[in-house]
Amino acid sequence: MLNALDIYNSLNYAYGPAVWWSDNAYTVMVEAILVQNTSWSSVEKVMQAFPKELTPMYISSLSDVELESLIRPCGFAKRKSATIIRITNWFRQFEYDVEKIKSFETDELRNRLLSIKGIGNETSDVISVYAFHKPVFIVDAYTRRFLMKLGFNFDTDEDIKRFFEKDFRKDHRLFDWNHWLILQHGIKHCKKTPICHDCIFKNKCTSVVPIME
DNA sequence: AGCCAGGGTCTAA
DNA sequence: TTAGACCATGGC
Repeated sequence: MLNALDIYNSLNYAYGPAVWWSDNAYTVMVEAILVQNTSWSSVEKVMQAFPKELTPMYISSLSDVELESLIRPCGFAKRKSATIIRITNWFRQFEYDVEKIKSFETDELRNRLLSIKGIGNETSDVISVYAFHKPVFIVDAYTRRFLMKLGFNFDTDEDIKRFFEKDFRKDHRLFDWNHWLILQHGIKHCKKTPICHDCIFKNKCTSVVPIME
């Protein structure tokens, strides 16, 4: 059976090098919320309607209705706008100082993010990695499907996280890249279809049978 | 036409 | 504590 580093190396060889998300922590936070159960193309459309350099001050200057209207293409506009406002207020508690937030321990930051309504497991982890450079493995729908197709049978997302975090050195870039690589692979090969098109894991990938979610 | 998209909350048992 | 309904919009 493949181990975590085998998987990473295979993906990196096939799809690397990974692309950095954004070096603007606030942009990452907003996009992480917008992309919930939504395609990236919709997120890009919304981001283009925002100023090039997105700031908490700009978002705060909008009325609820204006923000909802701007993000409508991403769906769930009422909830997502409320969540964006909540995380903006949360960010203001730290004077918009990324370094202050980075100084939290990984679990502490995770709990603080999860306490914001509208931020769940995945969004919390995405923000931890891409905005605040914490070494956290991100589990999303693609990751679950991908691992299932490779023949793994994890009970919980926590088991998946442990599987990778055990073998990865605590460098946020590894987690960042790995997540991006799995996504690239997933877009090509691990959609919700029973058929797996010829992929780099050929003989290890068992996904010619229907996928149980 | 109908399914799917890098989810999260709430509720019922 | 876990499964399922529900949420909105756009793309194919």
